[in-house]
Amino acid sequence: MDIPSKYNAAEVEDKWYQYWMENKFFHSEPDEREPYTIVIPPPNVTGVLHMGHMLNNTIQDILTRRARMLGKNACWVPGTDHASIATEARVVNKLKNEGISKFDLSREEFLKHAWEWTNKHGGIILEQLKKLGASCDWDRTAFTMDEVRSESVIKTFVDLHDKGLIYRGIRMVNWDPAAKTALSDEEVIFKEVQSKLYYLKYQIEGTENEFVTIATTRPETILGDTAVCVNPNDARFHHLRGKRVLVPLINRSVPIIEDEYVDMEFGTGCLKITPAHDVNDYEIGMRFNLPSIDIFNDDGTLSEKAGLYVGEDRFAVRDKIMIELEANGNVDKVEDYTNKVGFSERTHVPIEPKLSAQWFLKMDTLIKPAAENVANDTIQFYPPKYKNTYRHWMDNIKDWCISRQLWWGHRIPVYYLSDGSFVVAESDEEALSLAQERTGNSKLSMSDLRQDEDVLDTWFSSWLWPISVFDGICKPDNKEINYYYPTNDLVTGPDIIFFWVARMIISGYEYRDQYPFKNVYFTGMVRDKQRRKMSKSLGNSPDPLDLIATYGADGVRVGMLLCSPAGGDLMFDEILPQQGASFVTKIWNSFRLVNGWEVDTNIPQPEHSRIAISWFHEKFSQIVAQTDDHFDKFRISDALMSVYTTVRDEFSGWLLEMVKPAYQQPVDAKTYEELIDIFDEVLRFLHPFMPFVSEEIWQLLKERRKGDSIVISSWPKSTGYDDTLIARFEDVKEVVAGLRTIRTKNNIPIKDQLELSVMPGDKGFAPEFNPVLVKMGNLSSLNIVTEEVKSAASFLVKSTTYYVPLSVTIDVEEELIKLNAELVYTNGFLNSVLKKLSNERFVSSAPEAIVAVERAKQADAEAKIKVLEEQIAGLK
RNA sequence: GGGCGAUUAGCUCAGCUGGUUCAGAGCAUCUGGUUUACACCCAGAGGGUCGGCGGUUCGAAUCCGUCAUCGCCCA
Repeated sequence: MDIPSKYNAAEVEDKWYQYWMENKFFHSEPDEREPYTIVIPPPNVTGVLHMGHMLNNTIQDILTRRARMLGKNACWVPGTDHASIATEARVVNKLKNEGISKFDLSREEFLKHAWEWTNKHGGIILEQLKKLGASCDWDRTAFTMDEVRSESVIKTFVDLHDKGLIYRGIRMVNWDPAAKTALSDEEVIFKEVQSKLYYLKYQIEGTENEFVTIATTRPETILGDTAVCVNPNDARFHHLRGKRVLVPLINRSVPIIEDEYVDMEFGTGCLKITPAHDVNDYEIGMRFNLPSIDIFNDDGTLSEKAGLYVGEDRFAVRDKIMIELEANGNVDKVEDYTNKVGFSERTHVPIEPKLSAQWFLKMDTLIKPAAENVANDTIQFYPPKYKNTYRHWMDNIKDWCISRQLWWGHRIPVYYLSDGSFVVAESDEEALSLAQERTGNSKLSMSDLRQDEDVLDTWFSSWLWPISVFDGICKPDNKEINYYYPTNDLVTGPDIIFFWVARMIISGYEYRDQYPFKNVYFTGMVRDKQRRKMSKSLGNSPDPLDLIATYGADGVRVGMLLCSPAGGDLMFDEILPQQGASFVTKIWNSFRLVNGWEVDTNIPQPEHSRIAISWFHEKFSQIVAQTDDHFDKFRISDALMSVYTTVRDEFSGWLLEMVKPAYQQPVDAKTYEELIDIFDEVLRFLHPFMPFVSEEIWQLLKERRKGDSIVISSWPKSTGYDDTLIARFEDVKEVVAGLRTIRTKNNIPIKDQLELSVMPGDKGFAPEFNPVLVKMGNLSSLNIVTEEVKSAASFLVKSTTYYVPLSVTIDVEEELIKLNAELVYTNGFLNSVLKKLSNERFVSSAPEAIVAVERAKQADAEAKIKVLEEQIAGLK
């Protein structure tokens, strides 16, 4: 068969992906087989593929492809989420560039733009995943805002509300002044910032010149102060009990209160209290019944209530107010200070703690089964350390703020009546009839109802994902949800353990009374060589599609995984996909070698080939068993490593070299056929990791039926293996290595034949492999001797001595040095063993097997010492 | 400040229930090799008091304590 000498990844990959799609190999329908299900962590609908996705989806694809080859009905469900804040921000930005303000548009008009944007940019990422080789069931592609998913979300909201778990409350929330929405605690990122600690003097009411000094990082918030607080144990302030102070500039009189919350050591020990703009102050405010003065507008500018700087930005005001305070004599000092400030995960602006009315989901009882079933390992985390993180979150659970002041998302199905009361319903019609019922007023019309303007947190739709992709919320007893749920594995990053993983587990138990997935595999973060996160602003992230174009999808997949332990970060470097691509070439060349052989049906199978093939069967069976074990433990990179070394070393390096016919000689038919079968098996072993090159060669290897594919072939099965045989062959490899060393040292070309004499010891000689040894060592003869061979280069394998007679004189000095060094080492080793064995307590308390091993070590060492001593004596 | 985790070769990491799979892998480095599938390759080599100190044990990279350094999460 004529095949190109260079493998063309791009061409091959496009060809086979198309073939797989045409033949619907990735599509799954419920049947009698065992299901294997993965749901994709839905990427943002308008996002593009980044390195994290590459790693994550490569792992999912490997798991899915292997499961499919194990005969399971594999179903990997793809999809995207609507990413409320991120998408809305991008649409707002786009409109802004066109000179349109979101606030000039109606909700409907805005949503039209948002859908346009989504339809235009949405799903690009899914197309990119195809380039990677992802074997998703594309017919099932879901979107968190499509019909089924939206219905599921609304239904869930109504259900939870009816169960009394959703409530409206005024709370201090994390306000994002750029997006003008509340955020959940999980969406706030705390960062250390260099700021200042301002010491401000508040005049004591009724005095001329008496002040207390407070320390604050946010002088602009003094306009909202409603108290000054000290620790009741702080004697420095006892004289101020019952007094009041005047807030600078506005001269508001506020009380001095005492609360143990105040840290006496920090600042001046005197704290200003701004209940509307600080969580802790808010709590103190509640205790002391203080008024809350909200001095900020939703966009972070100062409100009418501030009295000063109305309409100006909070940070501009910080500078301005300091100048004024200085002029007014209220500034004691300013110090440099490092503190942690919360930033919006999406818009990156500092969060403003703000009191507002939001919808909350009560979590305390809801989480119980979710907490228990991770604690008791019903659901397993890989690596398991994340169990602790999870438990800690569960133990400190707070109610979930699920409303967002946005338009892009699922609109909250709450309908207010004119009297301020509300009904919750899945549709306008239902809401109306409910409202009519409630009020007893059958004349009530839709125009009397006003639906809540806000939408739900995106995670409030993705937490249903494993259920809603099978329509299990709306149709809880449908065939698909019953078949595919619970799913098997979830592959995701630890950064969304609370956002998503925990909440899916919660909803799984609430709505299916069952876990959503059995295993959670947490991937690490992809970083650059210098351990920096990959980010757009640093520009240190390669474009995944460029990488695929350069190294091929197989190469990139292998490169990503070679060095990616579960949960451990991956330091990405372009040498990784390069190594992957080289590996692809290696396999390709192995195929070219075999493919190029001429087959002669008339020659018998040489003994060395027969032995080599039977050895490989054992070895391969062992490696498959080890690899299966790696998979069971989710050690995906270890699994890949065993595939990698097997193909490179055992298959290409040993097996092919052993059965390879002499130059321009044909191969016997038996060997060829057996080898093709082995190659077939090796390719199937490779396929989950490198789907494309394995398919290409698999198709070229044999005549295949139309519509056949390695995708639907079977994963190699370990059928047990002979440890002893494998170990004895390892000795043979060592002998071959010894011969190679002799050749190198003595400049003997490979094509020159060697004579080999063997003086067998107890171990280190496996005569059944002699034909292999003859071939691999290129020996002209192999004889067994009982005495040392003079003027020969020699080496030891265990207690067997191998001699290669040489015409050139060997360097006696050097040989003696080498032998003596080995003798010293072996004697030392023997001593340590003897020391152990002479220790009565060891012999009596260690398990018998361990003692036996030590005795075997002793015997081996003694045998080796004997041989060494003989050799040394012979040389002298 | 609270919690979790890590520290093993130059780098990235394995190392399970304490003992022959115990000091390992891949990469990197060094040496040698190219007419006979593959230099995107092959054959070899070097490199580590397993973070420090104590303890338990016949025996510790492994278990316990403690200190140091780093990372992550939460406040």
